[in-house]
Amino acid sequence: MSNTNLSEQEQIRRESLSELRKLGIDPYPAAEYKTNVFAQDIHNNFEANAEKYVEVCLAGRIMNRRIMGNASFAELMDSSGRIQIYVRRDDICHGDDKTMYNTVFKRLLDIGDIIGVKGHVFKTQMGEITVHVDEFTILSKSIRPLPIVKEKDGVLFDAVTDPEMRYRQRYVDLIVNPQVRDVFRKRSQIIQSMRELFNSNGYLEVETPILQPIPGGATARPFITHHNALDIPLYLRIANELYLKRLIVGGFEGVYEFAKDFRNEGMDRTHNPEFTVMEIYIAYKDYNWMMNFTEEIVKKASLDLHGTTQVPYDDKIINLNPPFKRISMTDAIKEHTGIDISSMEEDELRKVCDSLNVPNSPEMGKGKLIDQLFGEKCEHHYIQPTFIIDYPTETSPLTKMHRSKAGVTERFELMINGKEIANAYSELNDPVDQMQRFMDQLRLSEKGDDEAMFIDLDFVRALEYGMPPTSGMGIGIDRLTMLLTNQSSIQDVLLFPQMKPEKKATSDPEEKYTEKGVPPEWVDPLKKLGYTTIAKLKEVEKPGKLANDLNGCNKKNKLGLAGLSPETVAGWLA
RNA sequence: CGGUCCGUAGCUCAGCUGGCAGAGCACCUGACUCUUAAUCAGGGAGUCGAGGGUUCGAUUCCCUCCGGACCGACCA
Repeated sequence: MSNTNLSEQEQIRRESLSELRKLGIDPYPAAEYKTNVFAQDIHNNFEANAEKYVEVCLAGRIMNRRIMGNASFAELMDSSGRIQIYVRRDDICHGDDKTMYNTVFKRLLDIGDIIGVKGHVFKTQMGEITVHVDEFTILSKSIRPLPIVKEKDGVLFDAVTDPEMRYRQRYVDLIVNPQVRDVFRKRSQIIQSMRELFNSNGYLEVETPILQPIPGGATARPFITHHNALDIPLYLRIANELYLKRLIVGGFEGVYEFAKDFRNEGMDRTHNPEFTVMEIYIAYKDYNWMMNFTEEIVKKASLDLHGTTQVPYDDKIINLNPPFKRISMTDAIKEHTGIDISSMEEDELRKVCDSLNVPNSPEMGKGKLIDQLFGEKCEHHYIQPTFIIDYPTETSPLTKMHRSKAGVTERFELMINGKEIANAYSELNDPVDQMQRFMDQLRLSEKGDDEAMFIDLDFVRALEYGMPPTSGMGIGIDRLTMLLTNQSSIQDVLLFPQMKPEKKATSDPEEKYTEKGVPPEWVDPLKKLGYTTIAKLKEVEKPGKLANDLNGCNKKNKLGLAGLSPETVAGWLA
C-alpha cells in the first residue's frame, strides 16, 4: 500500500522479492561466491582448451533473456564482459519439482539481477560460446528496472545518451554502456604508466595538504572552508606546487603527486570544480630537460595505452612521437598575427589587442595582455604537440628569469589539440627575487586582478635556506585522458562530475496529514494525486471532486480501502 | 551571463494549423527444449518537467520558473 508511488515494474519486482523469500531463497545472501573464471577468459581460451572449461563457475548481472518454454538463453555480464548462458529446465531441476526453473528463473528473476552459475562451456548451433548451466544462485535481486540497450552487429539500439542520467547515475551508465568502463580503465592505465616511469627514475610519490591556509602555487579563485578547532579559514588547494618545492628544499631529489585541485570557477565541457593534476619536481634540472622528459611521459602513456603514438581525436590524428615542435610565445604570436611584440610595452600591446579585436581590460598588465593575445590568436592552432616556451614574467611569478632573454621566464606549456596539457618551469629559487615577485602580484591584485597570487611567506623562508636549481612540471590528467581516449568533454573522463543538485519535489511527512485527520492509509493516494504538501491540499475548493478522485485511485490501484464521503474529505480541509 | 534547441510510459522516441495519450523495447498472462535486437497471441502501464494565462476544450498556443544539451563570454 505504501508503494503507490512506485512504478508498476518496481512493484512487481518487490513482489518477486517477497515471493523468493517465501520460497526460502535469500535474495541477498551473505556467503562468498567462489568463481573460477571470467567471461572474457572463456571467450579467449575455450576453443583452444575446451577441456579446461567443463566445470566453470562465474557470476554477473543478467542483461538479456530469451525464454523458450523449457529452455532459455540469457546474457550474463561480469567485470570482463558478457557471455551467453543456457538454462534448461530439466538440467537445473532434477526431480519432479520444477519450481527453480518455472517460477524462480522464468518469473522471479529479471534483467539486472546478479546471479552465479555453475556449468560447462559449449558452442551453440549458431556458433556462440555459451555456458550450459547446471546450477544457479541468486546473489542480488534488482528491484529497479535498468534501461534496456540492445545491440546487433556492434550497433546499439536505444542506448542511454542523456547526460543527466549518464553522469548523475554513473552506475547505470557503467552497466549499460560498456565502452564507458573502458575509458576509466584507460584513465587508470595512464596514471599507472606515469607512476611506473617516475618510480623507475627513483622519484618519490608524496602527499601534500589539500586544506591549505594560503592557497598558493597558481592563480585561481579558491574554495574556502573553516576549521572549527583552530577557528581559522582554510582553502581547498588550487595547486600543490609550493609544498612540493618545500620537499625539494628538504633534500628529496625528485617528488611527484597525483593531486586533486579545486577551483571555484566556471564549469563547462573542459572544466570541473575538482580536477586531477600530476605535478613533479626534480632537482638539478631545467626546463629544457623537462621538455624532453615530458615528451617521454606522453610517448610512454600513448604506447602503454594504444601501442602506438598515432592517436585519433575527433577527425584528426595526433602524432605523439617526439620530438615536439618548440616555439617561443613571441614567435608564436608573430607567426599567427604577423606582429612582433617582443619589445612592446603595455600601451602598445593594448593597441595591438584592440586592433585585432582581442578583448582586454584596464587592469590587465603587460603579461596578461600577451597571454590574452596568445590565447585568442594562437592557442587553438596548435593541434599537433607543441611546446610554447618563454612566458612573460608578470604571469609567471614562480619561474626563473630566462638565462639570456630579457623580460621572459624559463617556462613552457605543452599544447595538444589546441589545449594546454602541461605547464612547466625552471623553478625560481632566488628567495629575494621570489619575494619581489610576490609583492608584484600583490600590486596586481590591488589593481583589481582577483587572480593574482597570495603571498606565502613560509615558502619564501624555505627558499632562503636554499633550494637546488629545480625544474617542475604539471600535467592535467583529465585533459590528457580526454586526449588519449578521444572524449570531448571532461565529464566523460570523471566518474562523478560535479552536477547541480538534483531537484527534489517537496513532500510533507505523513504526520502532517494525520494531524489534519487524514487516515494514514489515504496519505499515499493523496500524494499520488499530486497533493504532496498540506498547502496544496488546502487549496482544494471542491471536496466532492477530491473524494471522487481518491475513491477512483483506490479502485484503480486495488487498495481495498473503504470509500470516502465528500463530508469526510471536507473535514480534512477545514 | 547571452543565443539556439530539448523535457511525453522503466528506456529510446513519435504526436500536424488545439479535439478521447501513441510506437518499439521493457513489464504482465499464455505458447515454444540451441535462441541471439529470439518469435507468436493477448494485456496494462502516463501529474505529457512545474506553475499561471488564452480557450467550450491545451501535450499542442502565450508567459514565468525548473532541469538539460549545443554555441558564444570567463577560467585549467
